Amino acid sequence: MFEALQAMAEPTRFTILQLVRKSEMSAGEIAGNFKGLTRPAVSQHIGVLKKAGLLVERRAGTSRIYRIRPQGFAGLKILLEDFWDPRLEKLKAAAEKEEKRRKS
Amino acid sequence: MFEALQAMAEPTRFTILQLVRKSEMSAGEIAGNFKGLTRPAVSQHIGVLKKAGLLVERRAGTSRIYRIRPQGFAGLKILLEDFWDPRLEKLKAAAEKEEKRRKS
DNA sequence: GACTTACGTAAGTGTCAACTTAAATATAAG
DNA sequence: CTTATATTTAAGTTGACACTTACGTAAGTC
Repeated sequence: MFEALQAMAEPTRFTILQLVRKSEMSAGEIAGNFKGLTRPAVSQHIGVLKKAGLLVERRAGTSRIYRIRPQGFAGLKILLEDFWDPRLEKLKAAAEKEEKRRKS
Repeated sequence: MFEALQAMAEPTRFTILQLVRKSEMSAGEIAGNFKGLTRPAVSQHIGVLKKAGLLVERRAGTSRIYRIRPQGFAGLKILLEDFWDPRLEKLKAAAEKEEKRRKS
């Protein structure tokens, strides 16, 4: 979970995520978007993202196609919510309590 | 915004954020929670978090007291939601359909 | 089998950031 | 002004990691 946070907090890797977010892409297509960076370098970054659970791989012929793995971001979202405005949290909690009470 | 992401993606700094989240703390109190780490080291981390907009400082006598700055996390939340978009779900579904078709 | 395409992996290197110790700064109190 | 306390800033060291080039691997084509 923290591994995912570390993985995406690197400029090249973050760019990869933004690219793949729009539509799944092959490793070669991803690497094509980076000039001044070799293909192995990009491949290594993809490996980190995959290990962190932010990307999934699928093979098609000699190509490997990657897409976002939304579940990998779910945990991060929860992690961040802990730092959200306490006043909002209280409001939210109160609203949910109210909701429960109303249902019973 | 990305600076904030990088700032919190470091174990010591993330721990600092978790500590201060509960209640504001002085630099000394924060440093007291880390054994095997000098005060200057912690101070430098605090500096990074402050610069990234995740902490705010307030002075009281010789002490400097820090607390979370929720606005600093707001942008990050939005950033993450870009990867948790309903459109992604559609993409995933389409990809799975494609996968099935390819296999048959 | 030989070749090509599309990748990943291995091994080595250079840079940067997380640390250290030492010195500086700010506020308070005698 | 001197001393004490709380903390940052300066300067220098070192290990991790983002790169490179070279090699390995897997699938497709002739």
